Amino acid sequence: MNRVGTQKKILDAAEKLLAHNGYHATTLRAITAEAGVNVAAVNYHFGSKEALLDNVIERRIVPLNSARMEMLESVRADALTRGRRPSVRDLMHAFVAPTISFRDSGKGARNFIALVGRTLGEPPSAVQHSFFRFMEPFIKLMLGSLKEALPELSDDLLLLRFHLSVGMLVYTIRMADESDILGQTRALSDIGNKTIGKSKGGSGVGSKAPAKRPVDTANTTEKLVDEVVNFMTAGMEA
Amino acid sequence: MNRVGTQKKILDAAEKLLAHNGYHATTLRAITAEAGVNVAAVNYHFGSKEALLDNVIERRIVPLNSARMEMLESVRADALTRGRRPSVRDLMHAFVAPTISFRDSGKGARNFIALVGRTLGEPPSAVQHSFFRFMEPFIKLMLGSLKEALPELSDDLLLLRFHLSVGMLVYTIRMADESDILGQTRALSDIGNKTIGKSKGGSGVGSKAPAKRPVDTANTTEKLVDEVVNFMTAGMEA
DNA sequence: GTCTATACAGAGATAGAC
DNA sequence: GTCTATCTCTGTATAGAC
Repeated sequence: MNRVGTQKKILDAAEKLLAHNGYHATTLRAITAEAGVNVAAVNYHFGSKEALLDNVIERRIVPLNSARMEMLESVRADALTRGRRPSVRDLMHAFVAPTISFRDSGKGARNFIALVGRTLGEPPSAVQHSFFRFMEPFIKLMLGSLKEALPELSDDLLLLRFHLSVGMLVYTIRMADESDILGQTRALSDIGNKTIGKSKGGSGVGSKAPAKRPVDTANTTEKLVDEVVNFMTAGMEA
Repeated sequence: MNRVGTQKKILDAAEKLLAHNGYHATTLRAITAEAGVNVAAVNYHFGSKEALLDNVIERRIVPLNSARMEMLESVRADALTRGRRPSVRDLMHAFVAPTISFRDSGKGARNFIALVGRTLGEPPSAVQHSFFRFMEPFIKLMLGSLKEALPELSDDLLLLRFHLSVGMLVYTIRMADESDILGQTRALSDIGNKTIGKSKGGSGVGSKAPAKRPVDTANTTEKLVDEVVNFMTAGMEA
């Protein structure tokens, strides 16, 4: 077996299992069994379980960040040719759209996004460091652009609001998770707003409760992006 | 040792260690050593490590939820006496203020909030279930009130925006964490906006970079609450 | 070089002595 | 109620087969 082949098998298996169960709940033995390799292969090829996680993330985050960076630079270039500064809305869109589009671009990507949503809130925190190391150029350019678009905001306030936006986006992509928090509050809201049902469905049969419908996939990817961008833009400009 | 005394010692030790290291990185042996009891005491008194986590959370979440519920009902009552509906701002304030105030109300509380911020994104997901079970009455009343305040919004959109707000708040309270993500982007922003420094500090000496200042504690608790509420309100009403 | 088999320390859990 | 002994399973390290 050649080197890259084995590594890819391990990475794929790890991405899948880590996304579903989180870091600590996923054992190396489960990963290596799924990949069809020996237990020691992980330590041989990657050095440690944590280094494996790092490699899983790196493999996807690089192209994702390229997409974000491209869109941000495109927004800036477009504004420049019109002799204007990019709008807050366009900037936030360059942040949100590539992320959510990437999430919805395939099963491996969706696994990966779920993994990121989990891992970011979970030790080992070294992952967070490497994660933000990859994002550094984008965040720098983003904050600089936002500062131009919102010159009246103090540095502290701009940074706080940007972080609130990051929190929103992290939470949004976590909606992809099957063990998600959304389903539970959806059930709650269906109970809480029991009077609304009548005006919605129209007359006649088939007015059953659409119980299992997840919040985000109820709309298309584009509509979700638009709604998140709407919220962020309003908050940034508040 | 009497029963409750031992349990309280274990709960205190667990809260402290879990908040700092997360669930899986904290061993029962470390907890029982800190509490000064035997390793088996946890399994005897609580049944399992996960059940211990559940008890740690329950002990704090009940009074916190009472505070939130009280403020929400107070807001609704106040509006009622004036013959009006509660504003979106007042509703979001009843959500945010007790949470952040509680976080800043003492060391144990701060530990707990850091713990919640960690645990919510981390398996075992059973914790999430019990967490939302406690929050259910509040969320139901909150969503109902928001629906009254924003009747033009569809159910889906209202729920999505409320979830984005929850994501923001979760992220906000995680700023309490010493291993937080904010410090890193603060450093980035200090680099990115290097031109601003001049207009800020004034002339002469002492214009060193205020490197270690965390984002949230730069302002008072009240200011942080106000800023988060501002952002949420703008987003909800977008 | 690539991989397997295996040993090892430390984890959570549990049964039973006290 | 408390503690000791012990069980299984984890991540990791290493020796050696191919």
